[in-house]
Amino acid sequence: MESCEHDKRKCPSHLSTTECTKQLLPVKDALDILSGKWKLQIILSLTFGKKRFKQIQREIPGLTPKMLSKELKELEINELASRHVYDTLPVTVEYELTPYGKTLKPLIGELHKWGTKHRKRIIARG
Amino acid sequence: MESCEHDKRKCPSHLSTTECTKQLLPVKDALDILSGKWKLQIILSLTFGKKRFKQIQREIPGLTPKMLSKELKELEINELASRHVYDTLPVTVEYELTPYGKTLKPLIGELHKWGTKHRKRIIARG
DNA sequence: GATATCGGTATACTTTTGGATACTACTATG
DNA sequence: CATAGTAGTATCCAAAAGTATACCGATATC
Repeated sequence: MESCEHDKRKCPSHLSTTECTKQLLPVKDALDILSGKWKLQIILSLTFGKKRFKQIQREIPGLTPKMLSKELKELEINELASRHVYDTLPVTVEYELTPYGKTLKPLIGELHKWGTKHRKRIIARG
Repeated sequence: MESCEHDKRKCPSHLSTTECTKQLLPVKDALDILSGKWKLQIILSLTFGKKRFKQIQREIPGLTPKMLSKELKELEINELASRHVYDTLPVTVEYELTPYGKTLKPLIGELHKWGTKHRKRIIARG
């Protein structure tokens, strides 16, 4: 009962295990630099335009300076955001999305779209 | 609260802080149930069709049964996936996306698309 | 003179995540 | 009889993520 039958049940979409794993690789790579509680929120904030450190922190409730600092460094390392220091007093530091970071806009757009529907759903249910 | 000048610098895209925060809410809600290392990978795996526990584990390298079990429970709680037990020997358990879970497909699609480009980029750079 | 703002850092802590290994009861295969 | 696969759970531990709070030197504001 379980031999040929069985294999079909294991991967009903006619993809083999290794093919499925291969499909997962790009998603894993993306998640490696995007996952976590704050990164995509910060990126969304920056899609509205360049922002200063405290301004980002003010916009994202619960985000501590320590986490923001850490996340911004990682975004810089991955070339998604850039940091600009201006010689004012007190010093002005602005962050903005790099052109590469801007390629995330469609993804962020989908996330926002799905999130909006999901939010309605969970609010409706309490 | 503060001067006009100041407000412009703080939010260059003419969105106020509270407006930015409001835009962030749906994204935060989405991330609450999707963020983490495994959840979106599991969902992607299930977009190919219903899968059994061990099959999912086999497809996602590094995923331990403990984590998979935990993540699947959370997906169930959030009504993104469903669990079906069949009375075979040994027992057969299948997981599949709920209709609500399937609404994530466009998002997963964008993630896969961006991830594919990103993967090329990081492989090219070593 | 006290307070607030700027862009962070320092320290200490808790929670979550992840990892390794072993184990269950049962069956099918070799 | 030994091994492997089924769907997980149990235990212990390490590492990462996140939280809370305080602090810095500067300047601008009340």
